[in-house]
Amino acid sequence: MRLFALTRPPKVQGVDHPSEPMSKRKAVSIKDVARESGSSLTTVSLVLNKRDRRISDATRDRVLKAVQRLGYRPSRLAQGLQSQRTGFLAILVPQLRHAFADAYFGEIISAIHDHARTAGYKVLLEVADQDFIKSSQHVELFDRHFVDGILCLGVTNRDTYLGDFSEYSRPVIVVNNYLPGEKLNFVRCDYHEAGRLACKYLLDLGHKKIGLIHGADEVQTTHDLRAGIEDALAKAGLNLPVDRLADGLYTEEGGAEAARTLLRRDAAITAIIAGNDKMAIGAISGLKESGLRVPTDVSVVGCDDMHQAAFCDPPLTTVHTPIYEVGQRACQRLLELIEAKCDSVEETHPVSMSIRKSAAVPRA
Amino acid sequence: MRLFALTRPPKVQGVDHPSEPMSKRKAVSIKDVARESGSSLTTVSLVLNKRDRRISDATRDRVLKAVQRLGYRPSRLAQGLQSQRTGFLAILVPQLRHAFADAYFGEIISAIHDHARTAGYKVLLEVADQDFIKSSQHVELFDRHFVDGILCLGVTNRDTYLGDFSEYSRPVIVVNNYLPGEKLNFVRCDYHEAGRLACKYLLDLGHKKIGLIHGADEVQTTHDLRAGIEDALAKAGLNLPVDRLADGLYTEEGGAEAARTLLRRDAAITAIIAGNDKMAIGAISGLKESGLRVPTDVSVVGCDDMHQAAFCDPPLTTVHTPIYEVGQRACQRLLELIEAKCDSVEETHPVSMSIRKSAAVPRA
DNA sequence: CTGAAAGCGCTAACAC
DNA sequence: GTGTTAGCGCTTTCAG
Repeated sequence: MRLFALTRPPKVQGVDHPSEPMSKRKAVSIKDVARESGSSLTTVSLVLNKRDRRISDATRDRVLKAVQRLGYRPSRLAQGLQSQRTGFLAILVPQLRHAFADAYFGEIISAIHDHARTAGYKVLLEVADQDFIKSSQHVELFDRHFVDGILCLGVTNRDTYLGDFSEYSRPVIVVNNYLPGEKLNFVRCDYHEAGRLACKYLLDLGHKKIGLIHGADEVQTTHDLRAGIEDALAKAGLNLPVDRLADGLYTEEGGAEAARTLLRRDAAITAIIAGNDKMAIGAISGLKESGLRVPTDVSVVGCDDMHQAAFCDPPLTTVHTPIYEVGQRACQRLLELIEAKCDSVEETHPVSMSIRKSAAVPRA
Repeated sequence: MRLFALTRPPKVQGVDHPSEPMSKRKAVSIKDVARESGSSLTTVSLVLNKRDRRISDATRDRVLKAVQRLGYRPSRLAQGLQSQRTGFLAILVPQLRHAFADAYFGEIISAIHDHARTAGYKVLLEVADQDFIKSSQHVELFDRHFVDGILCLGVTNRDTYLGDFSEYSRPVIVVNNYLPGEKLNFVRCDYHEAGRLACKYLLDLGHKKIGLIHGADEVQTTHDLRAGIEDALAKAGLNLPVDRLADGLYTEEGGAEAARTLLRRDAAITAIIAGNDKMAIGAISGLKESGLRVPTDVSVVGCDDMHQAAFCDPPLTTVHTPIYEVGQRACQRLLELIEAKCDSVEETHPVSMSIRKSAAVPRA
């Protein structure tokens, strides 16, 4: 099967170097363009950077023609050396099983990549694991002129390495999280509001005993979500006792286990909020396995509104957190920091309910 | 909540620039080290690159101390300009919904990243969509000295842009696929053998009517897998009629739909092979929804052996394709190509059966 | 309107 | 053993 010829028509090959491989494109520099167009380096550079309209149309034309003919493209390396800018951004993701195969991180990475590209930046991937930090590779990113700015994903309040960046004049931004009390740039969703909305939705349906499957304690959003839930409960004269809390480990399996734990502790629970959709979906399957119906016996509300949420059974009622937008925006604001268009970023985006079928009025 | 102070203890601040931000680390160059250590640029460079043992121990010591004291790290930009190497690799992934959130690509990307890091290379992410190719950004990767080599994921025989690379002397490698008839470097799994193994396993169990849920036609592995299945069938005096083929679109939903289609066309089918685990898992859920039991009524065999395969219900019997190893190996071989340690790569890795619970003897 | 020349930070011949 | 110097490819004063 050969649908097309990938290789180009062979070029005429010089006979003087018969042992050479097929003529490969050799790097063409600004010098070649200058020679070819019969002008100087300066002129070529000036034309290309549209720096100056002092160049005569005739000259510009000659230069551009030469550029075209030679297929010249300026070396980013050389430009970077000059400008002290690389045009690269780094995305730091935490170490976890297949960090790059996670839907949550994947969506943010896509968002960042998409925005970076439209702005002419390239994106570098780094896993911020122990090794990486210990060998100071995170600060090397700046010191060795690898990147102009860094986006940190999946940040926890254990990530002390973030402090190292404060010595640098290049910007760093935390994506969809923040560290209270620290002056770090961030763009995030409002997880406090997410908790409040989810809880209020369930309260309005008539639920009184609500459990929470939460994420890791060292992640600030875990606390925000819980605080939002407690606020909503308090307003209704209720509270969230510790035996209605279970850690779902951010995974489906963990969510399933946590749901069973919650109902084992207190069979009167009629609704569960999960810190993310993965755990919510896990919870649903865990409840089903225990012979409980969702939402007839127990309502489940997630948080994320990931793609899968609409396709599970029952379709998941969840809090929509605009993470794609947050990712894009984080990238955009980082570029503003890089280009000195602003000097700090603290942005919190609103969330909303995505109402589907997994939550309903409580059983009688 | 403030578990630790991220910001460093404030430095003593000069009073002469009261409006300046806190003293930031300013770039330290090789010159500074030379001055600080009272030696020349060359000496510093020589010491750092361990190029020469001609340097006296005393001098080396002085230089290294200065490096330490100043926290000097060589600029990769300048080094690159000199060496014409950037130390970057690009990963080209196809455009698909959240390319970075796909478990298959995610695993390969992780593998590449992990190997690249141990070898001192950094990894750049690019989505090879229409825009990207049309604006020639793929060739810019080389022309503008962005990267030393490129790894292509999710390649199809429609990807004519691969031909553009043949003009360049920098290496490109196709990961877990290949284009027959083209001389492109590749590292891949043996999908022909995968098909053969899966089919033989089912034949040995006693199945005679076997359906195939396949992936996209423009992907070579689709053809290989099918050919492997047909080989195994032929050896048993059987064949694969077209009505036992259905496209599963590489998704769960597609797999579910395809499974139902196959059984609607021919209710006598007792086993289904799917081109990947996603479709296999979809097929299982599609069959279940149709009231069929897996494997009692219909056996299902996948291909990939992704993490999830062990955790679905029933646990998926599948062909284990060592994609993490393939990713690592592809990166490793690409580096060899870059470093001119070899000049072409064509590697096919063996696969094996991962036997779990989704396939059994056919119903009576 | 255009060109010569300095310099970005580094490496490597080549001299001393 | 160590320093001087040229040059990687580009941008940008500064002359003309």
